[in-house]
Amino acid sequence: MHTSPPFRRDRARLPAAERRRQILEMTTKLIAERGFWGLSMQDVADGCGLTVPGMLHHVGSKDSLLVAVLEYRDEEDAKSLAQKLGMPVNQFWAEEPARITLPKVCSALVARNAEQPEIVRLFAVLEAESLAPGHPAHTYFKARQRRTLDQFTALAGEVAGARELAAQVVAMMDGLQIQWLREPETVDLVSAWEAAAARLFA
Amino acid sequence: MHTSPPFRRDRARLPAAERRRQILEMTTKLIAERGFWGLSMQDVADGCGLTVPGMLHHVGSKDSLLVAVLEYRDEEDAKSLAQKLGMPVNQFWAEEPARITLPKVCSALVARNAEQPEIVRLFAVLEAESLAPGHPAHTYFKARQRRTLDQFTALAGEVAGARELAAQVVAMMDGLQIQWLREPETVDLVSAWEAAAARLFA
DNA sequence: TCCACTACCTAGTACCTACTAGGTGTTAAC
DNA sequence: GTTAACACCTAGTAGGTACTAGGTAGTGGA
Repeated sequence: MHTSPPFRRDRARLPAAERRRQILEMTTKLIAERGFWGLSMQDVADGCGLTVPGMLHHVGSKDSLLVAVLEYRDEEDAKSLAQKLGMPVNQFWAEEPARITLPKVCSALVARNAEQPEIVRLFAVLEAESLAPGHPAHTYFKARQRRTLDQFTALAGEVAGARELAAQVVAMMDGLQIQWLREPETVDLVSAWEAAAARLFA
Repeated sequence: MHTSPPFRRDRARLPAAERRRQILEMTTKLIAERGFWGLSMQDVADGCGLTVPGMLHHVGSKDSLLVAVLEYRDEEDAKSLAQKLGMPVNQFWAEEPARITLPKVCSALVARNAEQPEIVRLFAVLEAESLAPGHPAHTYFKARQRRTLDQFTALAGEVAGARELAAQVVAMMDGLQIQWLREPETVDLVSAWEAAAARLFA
């Protein structure tokens, strides 16, 4: 008997770019829930209405999928941040001092993050997971931390202890985000940050 | 010809308490590397020189193993902290105001944490992973965050904005710990904290 | 010395894991 | 209309997952 439907004609056949984007969005959501170690290709494929090999056709492997997600997020975030600050991408880090200040960048960043808890969670989970040397995003996050600290230090200006301040600012943002994600009804990220900024930049 | 050695006589046969302790230590280490979702009972068993069922005999299931690890760590840490502050366990949170201050408790906590990067990483990873509602430690960490905030708020004294300060202190500690774990050679946790404390408690 | 207890075992279940090989049918350029 | 590229498929591999049922041998007390 075994009436096997050999092909599913009802499936939407998307152009590669679009399908890839869908896969990246889906993966973002799933990693935010389960981390990279808990991510299953099956779940990603199901979420996109594909089979696993059908999806692997677009991303190659689990590791390269992770890298793709991180790059994709960085691009999106850079775009959004540049727009929020009203300047072209990849220019505001290199501005002459005081044209744009650390507090302003932080406010823009926090405002952006407050809009996308899913993505903040993705980074929170991966940031912790990737502390282990064997993690596929280990070097990515190490580089990212360095870059962020450098950029923030530059923005802090010529003050003594600029790097120290930068580190504290980064730490505070990360920490408050965790508290916010754990109790979104109780904690308001933006106002929690404003209060913290007032103390940090006093 | 299938010469099955029916039993391994060379294995150390440990008393339950001791074996359980060994399992908890091993699990701590593995979760710190891979998270709970990435933890495999096989690896835990291997690390203890047991078979998987042999180990399940002591802990029941994966979920209950996680709970056991968290409870075990909390106990150990409470003991150590009490000792560092020179008072019996579970008393310093209930002290009359000003007998013991928030900065002092923080310094003791940071000093303790600086000694055990593995455990700090365990908590960092689980703290992020457990943000997802389905995670077996989700409610545990929610309760823990509340408890910590309450305790810190009480320690902060009668100041206006005590809770705000408490939240910022917790956030800063968490954030600095991540930076430290990512670059242990570059970042010194204790001095990074002292610098941050100077600004926070100014 | 016997016996209950206990620490740990083997064997097996039912299922999930990422990934590959080698297709099939659809689409778009020529 | 033909053909090449493309999106996606089925089937299979080799291995891992947590967990259970039902044992066996070492151990401490009577």
